[in-house]
Amino acid sequence: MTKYEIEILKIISDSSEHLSADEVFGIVKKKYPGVVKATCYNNLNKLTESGLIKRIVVENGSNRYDKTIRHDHLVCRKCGRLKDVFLKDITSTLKEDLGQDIESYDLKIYWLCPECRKGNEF
Amino acid sequence: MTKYEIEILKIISDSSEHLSADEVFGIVKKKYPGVVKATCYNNLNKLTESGLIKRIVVENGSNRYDKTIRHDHLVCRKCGRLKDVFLKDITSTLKEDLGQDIESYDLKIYWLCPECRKGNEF
DNA sequence: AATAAATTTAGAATTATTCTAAAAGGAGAT
DNA sequence: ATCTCCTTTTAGAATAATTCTAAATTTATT
Repeated sequence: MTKYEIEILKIISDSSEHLSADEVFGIVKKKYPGVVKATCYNNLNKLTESGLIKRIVVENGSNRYDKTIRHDHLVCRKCGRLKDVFLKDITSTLKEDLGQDIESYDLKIYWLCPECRKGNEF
Repeated sequence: MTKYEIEILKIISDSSEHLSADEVFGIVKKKYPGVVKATCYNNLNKLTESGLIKRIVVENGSNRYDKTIRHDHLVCRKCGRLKDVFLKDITSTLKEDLGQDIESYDLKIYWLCPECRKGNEF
C-alpha cells in the first residue's frame, strides 16, 4: 500500500461523515500539499475495488465514500444528507426470497431529517 | 401535460427496460425529429418531481428512469444491468425498526446475472 | 546498479446534466 | 382574431465530476 492509499483509507475509516472525493482531496492536501486530485480518485477507486472502502452513489451530487462495516442509510429527501443506521442484515432473507445467491445489498431509506422537518433547511 | 411530457411518460411506462435520458431522447426523436435533448431532461425532471416516474441512480453511468409501481432491483456486479424484482414491501417493518416515519426506500441487490455467471459478459 | 512495474502528476478530455436567454406555443380575456 | 401572460422549447454555452493520457517519479525486483 502506498502512502496515499494508507492515508485515504485512514481518512475514510476515521471519518464520521460520508466524504466526497473532493473532501478527501482537501484532507489529504493538508498532510501532503503536493498531492493532485487524480491521485485521490485513483486511490479511492483502488480501495473501493479491493473492498477496503465503499462507494455510496447518491442522487444529484458526487459519490461519497464509506466504511465497510455493514449498515444502511437514511437519506433526507430535502437536504440529501446521509445518516448511518444499523438495521439487521437481511442478506439471508433476500437469498431465500429470491432463490438466488446474492453478493450484497444496498438499502437507502428516504425520510425527512429532523432539521428539515423543523424547516431549518441547509 | 404537454405532448413531450405525455410522450415521455408513455415511453417510460411502456418500456420493460431502464432507459437513460439519452435513450429516451432517441425514442422521442423518432416521433418528433426536431426535439432537443434538454427538453427530454426537462420533462424527465418534471415527471420525476411530480412522482409519475422514478429516477434510478446507478454506479458509473447515467441515471435511468423507471415506472412507479413498487419494486426492487437486482444489479449485476459485473455488467451493471438492472433487473426488476418484486419483493414484499418492507416500509412498515422499517418504520417500526427505526421508530421513525419514512417516505420510501430503495433496495438494490447486487448479484452476478446469469449471463455474467456464464462468463458471457456484455 | 539496472530493469521493470506501479504510482503520481499535470492537464486535457469526456460525459451527463444544468443553465441561460431568446423564441415559440398555448390559454384565457377582450 | 388579437393581446397578454405564462409555460415550454430551443440552441448552445457552462458546469461539475470523473476519467484518460503521456511523461515523470517512485518503488520493488533482479
